[in-house]
Amino acid sequence: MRAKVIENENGRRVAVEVCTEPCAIERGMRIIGGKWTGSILYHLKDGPVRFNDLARMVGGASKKMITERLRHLEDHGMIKREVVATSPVSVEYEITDFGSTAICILDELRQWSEKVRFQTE
Amino acid sequence: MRAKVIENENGRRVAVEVCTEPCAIERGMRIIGGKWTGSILYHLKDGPVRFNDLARMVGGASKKMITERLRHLEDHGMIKREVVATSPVSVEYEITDFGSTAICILDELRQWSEKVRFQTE
DNA sequence: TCAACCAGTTACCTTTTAGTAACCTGCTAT
DNA sequence: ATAGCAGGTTACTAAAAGGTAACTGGTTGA
Repeated sequence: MRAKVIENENGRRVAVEVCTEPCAIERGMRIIGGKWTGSILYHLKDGPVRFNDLARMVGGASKKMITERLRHLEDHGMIKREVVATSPVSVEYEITDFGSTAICILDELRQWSEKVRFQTE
Repeated sequence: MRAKVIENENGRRVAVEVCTEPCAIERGMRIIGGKWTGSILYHLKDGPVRFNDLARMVGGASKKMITERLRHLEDHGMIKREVVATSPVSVEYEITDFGSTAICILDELRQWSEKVRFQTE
């Protein structure tokens, strides 16, 4: 991520220390940047939440989206799914230690967004 | 963003202080979370960069993508475009003060991604 | 018995995204 | 003259995303 462009001995402009295909920021965005992904993860920060409750909390996202994003977050080890033996059975999603390491990023993003909205509306 | 689910007087589960459609995190992601967007913005943090140089620096993104994302960032007031009277003319993209307020988020994301890669590879 | 809740799944369809490759005008150095 | 650079644009295509609505199968309370 310290990419820069210099001229070589032939006077041609070439990039050095270029971003290797998806760079760090791009890779990070592909983990927590998908539609609803960050929002869902953020809603788990204070403790386990059940599937339908999550769907109720994240306005605008369909159950299908919620399911997809939860699987994605699970695949990346950021949350864990646990079936609770209530009846009818309920399913709780809980953030993992690793997942928690992303919360500070999301929290900064949230603060920034709220400030932006305040400035522009 | 303090959404929670409670039971009402009829024993029904309802969400209170629900996320209004795209919540803060979702809105933020739609500004800086698009493919290549964060990466491009981040590459402007140390000073103005010319179009083709940017294309050289951000590996994997086509010129079309670069153009689109630059327009998007410009529309959101995060960068400004300036034509420099060299010959042939060059075009420089420079981060604005507002754009700079997002850099810390991207920098945290970058650090996080690099740590993740270190842990998992 | 009926409706509602649980946690999803499925089918279907439309829209969006993203990539390639060619092309453009104007300029300059060989 | 012709090849290269600058900063893009255009057309075409393939793939992915994302939304709706219906449906599942088991459970439970009225």
